[in-house]
Amino acid sequence: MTGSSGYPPFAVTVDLVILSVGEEGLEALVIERGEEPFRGELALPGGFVLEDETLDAAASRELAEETGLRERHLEQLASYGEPDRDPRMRVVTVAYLAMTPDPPALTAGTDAAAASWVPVRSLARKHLAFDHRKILRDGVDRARAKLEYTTLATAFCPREFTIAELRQVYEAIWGEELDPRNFSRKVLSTEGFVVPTDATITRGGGRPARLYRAGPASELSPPLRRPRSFARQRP
Amino acid sequence: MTGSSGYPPFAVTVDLVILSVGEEGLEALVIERGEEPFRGELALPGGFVLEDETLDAAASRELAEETGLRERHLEQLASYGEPDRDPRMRVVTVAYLAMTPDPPALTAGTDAAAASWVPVRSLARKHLAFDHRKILRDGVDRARAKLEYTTLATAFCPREFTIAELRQVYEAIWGEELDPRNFSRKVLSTEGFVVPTDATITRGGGRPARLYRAGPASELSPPLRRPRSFARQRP
DNA sequence: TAAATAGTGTCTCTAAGACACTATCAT
DNA sequence: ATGATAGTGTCTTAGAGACACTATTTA
Repeated sequence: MTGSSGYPPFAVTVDLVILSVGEEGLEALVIERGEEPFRGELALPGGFVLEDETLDAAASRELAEETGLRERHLEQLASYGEPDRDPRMRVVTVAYLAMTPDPPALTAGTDAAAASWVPVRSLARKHLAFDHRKILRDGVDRARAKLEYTTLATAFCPREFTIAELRQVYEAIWGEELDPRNFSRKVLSTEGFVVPTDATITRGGGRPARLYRAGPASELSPPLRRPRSFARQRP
Repeated sequence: MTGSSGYPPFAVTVDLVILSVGEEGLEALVIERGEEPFRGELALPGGFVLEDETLDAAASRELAEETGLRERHLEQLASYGEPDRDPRMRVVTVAYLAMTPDPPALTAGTDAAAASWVPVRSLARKHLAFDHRKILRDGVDRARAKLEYTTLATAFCPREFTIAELRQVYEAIWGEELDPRNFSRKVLSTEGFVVPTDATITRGGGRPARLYRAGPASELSPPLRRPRSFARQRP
């Protein structure tokens, strides 16, 4: 125990890594900060946890406030608490990871003067406020890993989607091309991954594709393994 | 922003799920609390994060303080911040997961009047202070999952170990028997999982077993899959 | 010797990867 | 018709599971 009140006081915030798959591949929602510190720089959306609020509730509230998104998937990512990560005071932030179908229109909130979707590829080279670059990278890594052994990819798809669209989610996040035929076979043979509807849709010429919805399964067993791009030794 | 100082003050603690594999299978280190609240109840070891301390450093310090353990593996697990999880004040705890070879002797610290290793099986039915039951369960779930796709199991083994000992780690944590011969083949054929030494050891009759050390690999690819105990339909 | 544990070889089966082939649309 | 996209079938191969068999110790 230290100090008069028995413990050092902290501020606790939540920060959100919100991902979507758009024209430019995997994109993240970032805001341009309207206040010091880091005014004018890009940052992840987030804010203080309120007095009587659960961490999950704070994340959910920030997600709604800053984007007005209908919530598809929101999970805790990790916590970050370097003593100097915020120049104003000692702050521990609990990062959350959210996914949403094709980048929706944004209802910018008070803090988020300029929220926008930015391709993750281009963010990788840019500077972000605080330690948000690392948080973003951790979020993307988590998403990449979870595609392998969960049905998470459906969270990036609208309510009804084709197998090709689901595959494009994998391809955008993994940055690898997948064989459409083998992918289709794998998805359809994994019970509960997707459930077929009666509808089909034509996206622009070619045989119409059947539409599916997300199924009840949450884990993929056996997993859908990401292609390991090794230079295989050929003796 | 709320309040005069602009944000609600929190206490931040770290709590540790410290696992080991002993006589009774998977065991966790718990302390009997010497103070209110929950005096006399079992709890996970932990404590406040200090003014100028990283979260990782706080976890590392608590691990050393409460157990004197040499650190084999320590990773952040998740954060817990229900408003009422501590009756004294608003506390967010960042839980960490640690593994150590066979339950070592304990150097009880100030707070840890009675630290002891308790089989996880028996803890599953007991009450723990705060929300530590959930934290423990999350830690065990994480460990179970990570055995599949990482070399984490070696963190439960002493510096030199036999394949049979490594297998017993898997069996204790998964609660499933594995075929010794297939397990051996899998481990030895996964490059970098273990590296052989020249030494062998006889554990009590039978052919001597070769001793290995943990190898440089950290991920298992392809994974060592946990047997799914499904009641397979036999038509 | 028997019993115990370590370790190898081999067969089978599942599932992934490669890719030919068929199906159904727009033009 | 042609080209594009959707979807099926088939061959090959990697790797998991089952388990016979060999190796080396203690009792």
